Amino acid sequence: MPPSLRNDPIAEARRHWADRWGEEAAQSMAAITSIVRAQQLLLSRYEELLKPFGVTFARYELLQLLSFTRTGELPVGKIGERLQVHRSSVTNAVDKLIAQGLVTRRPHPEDGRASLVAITPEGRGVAARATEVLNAEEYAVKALAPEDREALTRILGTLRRDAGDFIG
Amino acid sequence: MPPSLRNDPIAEARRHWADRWGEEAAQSMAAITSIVRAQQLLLSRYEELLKPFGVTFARYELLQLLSFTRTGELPVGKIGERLQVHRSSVTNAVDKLIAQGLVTRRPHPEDGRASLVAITPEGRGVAARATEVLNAEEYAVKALAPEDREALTRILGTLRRDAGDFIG
DNA sequence: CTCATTTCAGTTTGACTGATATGC
DNA sequence: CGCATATCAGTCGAACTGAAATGA
Repeated sequence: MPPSLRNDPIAEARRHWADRWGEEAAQSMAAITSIVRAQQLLLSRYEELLKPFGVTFARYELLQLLSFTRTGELPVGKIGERLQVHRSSVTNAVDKLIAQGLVTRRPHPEDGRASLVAITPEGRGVAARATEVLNAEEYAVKALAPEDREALTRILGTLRRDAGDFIG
Repeated sequence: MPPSLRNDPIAEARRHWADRWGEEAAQSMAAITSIVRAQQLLLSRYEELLKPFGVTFARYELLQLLSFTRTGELPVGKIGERLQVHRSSVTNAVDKLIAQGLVTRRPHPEDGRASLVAITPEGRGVAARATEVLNAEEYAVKALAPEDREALTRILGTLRRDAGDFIG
């Protein structure tokens, strides 16, 4: 973790922004840079917590996604769609997870073009223990009031829908 | 942009999460993945908008930071501190901006160890025009109610402070 | 001398594009 | 045949680490 700054840099930048581009633009800018910065902080912390398990956040998300499915397996394309990343990125991540013994790849029984990626018992174990650690962490979001956490999810949900993340 | 999903994947994951780890963990998870996903959407859109200017969002931030200073220049260390990235990442970004003629690097007149990075008139031009484009974009955050934008900034400010981003 | 500042070389990671193989 | 699916090779951007150079 880098050292803390004395004053909130976003509040400071917001003043400059308002001077030059007006209040509305400054308000949007403040919201956006807050999102970018919060994500940066959370992710770097989570990567740190996941290190002992040998997985990155991206790979943890993949494991978690598989563990949520009924059969524990999904084709590559579906994974990419859900995690919103390119197929080839999925292929790449899966290669690494296979090398770790956390998932397997097998041909799709009904569609010869497709591969099914399945989570292994080891993968389930890692996902479960990693989740325990992430949940137990008294960090950032847990310091927020429950109603603030809900507001965050609701407002960002609106943003995501408007950005085309899902239909709702 | 990838195609929209039919249902909100975060709302869906939240149900699985609640089943297995309880409501509080699910609430935190929903908030965190919302932040991660919103940032992903915003950033990819902004990278797209910045492409015609030949800068990435990271380099745009650097230009914007310099343009906000009184003299238009800062030492590398200060830039890293403000943008919360490693010094060597700043060196790298500055190299690219110099190649584009958007900043210059000169020895610090009072401290022989330090370099001052200064924004050029071309850099100011790019920063100003890029900002116009980002502001004009009817996108995501602009679709939020003003009070929601404020709430977002406030709540994420609390999160950032608790995560040690600044002292306040 | 120690400490601070920056650069440089090399690594890691994630995501992309474009080409190719395979099968629907 | 056209279209879909996945892999592979290669590229790019951003960040890091650790070592070296320079100067306070």
